[in-house]
Amino acid sequence: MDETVKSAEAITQQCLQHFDVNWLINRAAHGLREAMDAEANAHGTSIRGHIVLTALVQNDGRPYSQLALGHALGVDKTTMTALLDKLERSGLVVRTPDPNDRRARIPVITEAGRELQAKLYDLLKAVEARVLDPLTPEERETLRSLLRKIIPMEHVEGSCM
Amino acid sequence: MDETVKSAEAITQQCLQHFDVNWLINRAAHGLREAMDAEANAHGTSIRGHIVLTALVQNDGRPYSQLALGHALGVDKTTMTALLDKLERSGLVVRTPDPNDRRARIPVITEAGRELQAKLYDLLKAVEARVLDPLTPEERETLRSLLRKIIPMEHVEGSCM
DNA sequence: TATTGTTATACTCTATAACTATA
DNA sequence: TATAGTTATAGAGTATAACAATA
Repeated sequence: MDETVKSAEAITQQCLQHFDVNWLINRAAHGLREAMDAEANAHGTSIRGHIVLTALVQNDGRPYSQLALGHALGVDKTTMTALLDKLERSGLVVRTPDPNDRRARIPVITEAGRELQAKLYDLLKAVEARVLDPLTPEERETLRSLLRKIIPMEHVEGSCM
Repeated sequence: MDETVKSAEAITQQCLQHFDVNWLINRAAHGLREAMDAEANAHGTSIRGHIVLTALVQNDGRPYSQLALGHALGVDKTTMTALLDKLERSGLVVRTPDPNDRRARIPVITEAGRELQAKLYDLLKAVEARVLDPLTPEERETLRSLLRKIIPMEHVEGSCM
């Protein structure tokens, strides 16, 4: 039991007391996000990659240009380019030319991408369930409800990444 | 009402439904952190700067070396160097030599640092209160309690930044 | 002229390794 | 030989500006 360790705990306690909601919520958010990202990394992609794949799956019938997809997910077009570069290198997505506009390219999910999305979807749900395991179903619903109340409404249409 | 905007909302809804806790908690965490950081930025520092100042104020009697301070706050020594560089440039902290170890330096908060810490402490509490305004006092306590339950315990002694 | 997508550039954060001066 | 602190460097993430092809 050296002094430094005791003080480290003391400072953590202070963080916890003084700005506790900020500290707690960022800790919890970081923990959940890291756990899910680790699962995605283990399968060769990331949470952000999975979000893009999910958007492509769910909008299968209506093809998105890169710009529209970026706008829908709330990210810059240069960020979208970087995300799609990775997904394309992994063979999860291919960029196809837009027949109506030769400037534009339509990202299309591949069969491999579709399979990974489905598998990862279940795995990420399981990670979320594991992290939330200490809460009862009622408590989880309460948490969701409380969080919704404090999310600034003007941002809800913005980024989901 | 163009198609793209409708789809953006649809995708946000999907994020909200499918991984809602991850999405909600990271949204809420980001919102709170950004609001507090904006306040700190407006006064020439950051949340992380304020945390360092707060640690220095609260451990006034027991001087920390940079390494011990970094350990206590859960950050790397190189990160600590960068944080202290900014605080020292702003005149909020001075590095003094450790009389017992000429390799070590003791960061000491200045009078200006002390004043800023106190002012910012109140301002950040006000920001937190403003963000949490939609919640009743009971709901805030419930939120704290639920968040504590899902924070991985092995990390609680770690970083508070 | 304006727009899609890419590239180049820059800025922040973060972490590792190399270095110095002590111990 | 090990440790405190700095610096150099490199990697991710993010944003702006310049550019090529097309509208």
